[in-house]
Amino acid sequence: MQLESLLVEKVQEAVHSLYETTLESVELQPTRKEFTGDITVVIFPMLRQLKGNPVEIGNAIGEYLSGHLEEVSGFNTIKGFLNLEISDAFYLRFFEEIREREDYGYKKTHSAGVTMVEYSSPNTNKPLHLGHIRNILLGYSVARILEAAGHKVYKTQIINDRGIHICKSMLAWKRYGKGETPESTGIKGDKLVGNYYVAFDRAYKDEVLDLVSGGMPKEQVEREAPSLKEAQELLRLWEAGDPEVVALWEMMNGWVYDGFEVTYRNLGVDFDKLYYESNTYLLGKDVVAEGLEKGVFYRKTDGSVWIDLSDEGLDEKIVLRADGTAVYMTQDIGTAIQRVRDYPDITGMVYTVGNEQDYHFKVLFLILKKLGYEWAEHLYHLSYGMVDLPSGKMKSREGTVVDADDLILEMDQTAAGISEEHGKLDGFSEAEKKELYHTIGMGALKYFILKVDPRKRMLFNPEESVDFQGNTGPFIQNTYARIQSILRKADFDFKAGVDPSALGTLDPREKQLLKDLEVFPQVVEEAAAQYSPALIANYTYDLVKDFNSFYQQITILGEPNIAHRRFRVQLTHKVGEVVRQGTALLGIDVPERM
RNA sequence: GGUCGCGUAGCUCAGCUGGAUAGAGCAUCUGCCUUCUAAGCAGACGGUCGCAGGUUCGAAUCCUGCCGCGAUCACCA
Repeated sequence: MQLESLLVEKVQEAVHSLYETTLESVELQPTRKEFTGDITVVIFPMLRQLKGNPVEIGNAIGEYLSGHLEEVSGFNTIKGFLNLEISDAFYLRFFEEIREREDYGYKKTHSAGVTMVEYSSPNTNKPLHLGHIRNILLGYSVARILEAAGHKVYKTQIINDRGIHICKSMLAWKRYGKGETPESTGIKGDKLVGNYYVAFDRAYKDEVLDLVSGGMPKEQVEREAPSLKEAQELLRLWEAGDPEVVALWEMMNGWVYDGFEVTYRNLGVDFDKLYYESNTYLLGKDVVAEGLEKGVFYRKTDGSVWIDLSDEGLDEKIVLRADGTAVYMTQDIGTAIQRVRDYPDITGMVYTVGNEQDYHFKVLFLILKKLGYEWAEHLYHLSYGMVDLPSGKMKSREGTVVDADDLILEMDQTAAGISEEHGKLDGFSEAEKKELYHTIGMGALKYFILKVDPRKRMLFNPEESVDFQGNTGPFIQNTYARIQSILRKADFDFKAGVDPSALGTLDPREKQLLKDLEVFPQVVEEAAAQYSPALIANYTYDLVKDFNSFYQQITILGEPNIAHRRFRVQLTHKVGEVVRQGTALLGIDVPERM
């Protein structure tokens, strides 16, 4: 911020003229609300270099600043804190500067780099659940935040469409399906395939029970149950390219994609490029060969290939099996490189994956660095904690997962119920109401999940659903709708400026809002640097809360002074814009009326 | 056992590179709707920031040790 650097410079100047030294650093912070002032200079750290009483030093510097800077209109020193009051003129000038910029806080240029953001990346044997929702919302939001901070962004996911899990569903469909399809049953494709997966699991467990009671050792049974053998045989046939198996696989995966697409659309997210494991699982082997030549990897006597990361405090890790087949790591190495081949402008990537894979990504990134790729310096694992239910962990085997579609529906219904109670939707058609309920329901869900630090495991209570009061998405949406309502009534020309001299002094609440607006670009930058939607969420909430306080206690339309009335309406307008942008960074829509 | 993460009000969560009396919301209580959206506002109540040391003028924040919870340490993905 310009003001900050100016203040630092002037503090140094003051210290130089008063004490004839240069400070190692000058610490500034926003003044707490309980004290008068806007920006605080912390005197304590100076005591190392300047001998004396902190209050006296503070006063001396304050005296100098208010004498030499028109921006500083007053000061007070409490203990070791020099509180500077910044003149209204400065804030008004700042406001004048940003007033007409609708994209204030956003960078348009792609100067910050080109980043591929991966999120969702589901298996194709089960529907999406609450854990995926956290992943999807985080990834999508971070993609938007990065864009706002000046990145060019490609959104992607890698779909795990191959492997034993989908073969299990295929087997169950062959056995019990009787030719059922999503069309014939009316069941969403991903749900249908998920049902067969469950059916397989049930049959498999029954077999295990039978055989164990027949006297076979449990471990052997679990490996050799007929159902499992048969599924493995399907996988073998698939890998061999058996036309019939491949056709079945394609058909069932197609059902799943159609189902996923519905869920993504309901969540309001999308992707620029899809990757499928069936295409990428063989990638990476040639890279391993290259790495072997370079000496990054080494071969063990059994023929398997490894990397030794003990220098980095990690273990050795296998990258290729003795039989030459790829492991998970091989594939991820290959996929990363493939992505840069597809999009040569990429300078970095973000992987949105649960924290149980922290170790995997640590290793992956190290390997890519050792292989010498430039973009490997800008890889980030957006790691997030599990979503817990009041009953404990979500376990798909125990049926305690919260299904994504069910949850979305439930949110919409809750929003509808509460909205009906408030009954302010005169003039809305049924279709408009339905859309609004969805906007509000998703606002509640998205905000609830994104306001929490990604690293932390979080608790989600579906019974209580999500609150609509206080620190919530609908609260923010409602404030935005109220702002629009005010503006509709106000009917001012926003382009017209305001003569500061006609305003008198700013009300403390007006000043607070101006301060909030002032830090918005910094918040966006920081959120991008930390890949943290939570930062944006909490900023937006604070802004909205400050606005509500302002709004409740100040008559905007009835203010007698025309200049002041116009200023307040303009301020309201700007706050509305920034709220809309803040929520947009979270993937949350805001309604004009609600 | 090794490694990583987390532990803040009854509950759910904020707390920026160390700074002033640790903040919101929910829940409980008190006020505020003839006026533009009360899904709101103002206030009360509620904390040994897991425990113990250390660094510092100053620690929820940094360091060490312990306790608790979780993840991970697969030729699974």
